[in-house]
Order: sequence, then structure tokens, then C-alpha cells
Amino acid sequence: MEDAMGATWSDGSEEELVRELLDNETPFFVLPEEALQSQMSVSNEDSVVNRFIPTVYSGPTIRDIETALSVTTGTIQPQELSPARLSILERGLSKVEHKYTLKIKSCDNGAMADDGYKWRKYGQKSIKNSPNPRSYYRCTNPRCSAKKQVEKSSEDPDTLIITYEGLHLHFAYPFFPLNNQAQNTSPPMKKPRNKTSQPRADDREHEAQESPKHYP
DNA sequence: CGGCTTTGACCGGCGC
DNA sequence: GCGCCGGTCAAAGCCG
Repeated sequence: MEDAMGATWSDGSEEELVRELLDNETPFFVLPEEALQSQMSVSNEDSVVNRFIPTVYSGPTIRDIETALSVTTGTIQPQELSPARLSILERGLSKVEHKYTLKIKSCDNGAMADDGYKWRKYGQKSIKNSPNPRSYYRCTNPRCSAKKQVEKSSEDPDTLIITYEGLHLHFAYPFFPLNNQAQNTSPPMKKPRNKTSQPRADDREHEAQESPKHYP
């Protein structure tokens, strides 16, 4: 399986949760694996994904990355991957340690690569041997450790190099069985704030899985 | 006024 | 040990 990775995560509990989230066999978060195995088309796969993920992301989504992550974390040969996932990898996703780099084309002038998550910029540095600075972002959810770096390609100014580190664990919280209270027909989506983009589900955090902890 | 970006300082790891 | 380099902190300021 994909467990071949050395697993040098800094935090053990987080590792456990991540593995659960990425494991196709967990009931918590069902990846569109079944759709892939049933030889459905990619468009159908998207529909399945959209059923599981109520929030709609725009652009190259973190879902793409996380889906690919569930594969690239192991020592699986590329030939073993399904075509859909291969296409994701061919889009420029690569992995170094626990950082995942995605190269995308920002066709429009200065069109930010919006992955649907809310980020807070916390730094910018000029990198040696690179004319372009690198920006550092952190997830606005204070309990989410996800980070990303955005850097314009030195060769192609239209290509953005985005490096993700850490997962948005909270994006799957609606699928966690909170308490013993079965989630009824109303989707657990939270009403968006007053921000520009509504696609998000970043309210709860890890502890919501089992311990009904609440905070201000 | 609050949340975010900006920007230089700061810090730790690594190579010489 | 020292200095470079990349990542983070935090004060200040911008902007809705």
C-alpha cells in the first residue's frame, strides 16, 4: 500500500488523521476511487467528488493535490496509477518529502491561483538564483497547519509554482460523524463570512472528530 | 476597526 | 565559528 513512506511526520496524532483522510477505505472520507475503478469517465468522477465535497473549489483545487497525495505518498510506480490520477501528476505535481509542488499556468494576467481556501500571507523572500520572490501563506484557520508557497517561474512568467505543505484537515469535517448525531438532510456547510469567495468549509478542526470540544 | 499585507529583523540549519 | 540562505515573526500600516 501507500504505507511505504517513512512517515517522519512531526506529530503523531496528525499523521493518524491524515492517513485516515487519505485512506480510501475509511468511511470518513471516500475518495472517488470507486468511480475510477468502475471505468467511469473523468466527468463522472467529478460529479462523484462534488457529491462528497459540498463546497465548490475553483481552479486547480487542493482536492487535485490531495487526491494525488494519496498516491504519491507511496512507492507506487506511475504505471500502476489510474489515468485520471496520472493526468493530475502530469499537470506538474511533484513531491519532495512532505511538500507537494504544483506548477500551473496562470493564463490571465496576474490571475491568482485560487484553490478555494483562505490564506494569510506571512512572509515574502527573495530566493537565490531566482529573480522572483517567494511568498509564504498560511491557512487562515488558526488550527490548520496547512501552508503554501507561491513563486513565479523564472522561465515562464505565466507559470506559478505553488508548493503545498500540510493538509487542510478541516475541509473534510462535514464528513466526520460528529457526536452520535447523524447529520440530517441539511448540509453541515457553514454560511460563508462576508468575504469574496464563499467556497470553504473551514470551521471545525481535528478534535471535532471525537471529542465534542467547543471554543469561542 | 479588524483583518490582512508589508517588510525588515530574527533565527536555525548547513556548508565552508 | 562564521556567514549565507531560506523560513518565520511581528510591528506597522493599508484597506474594506
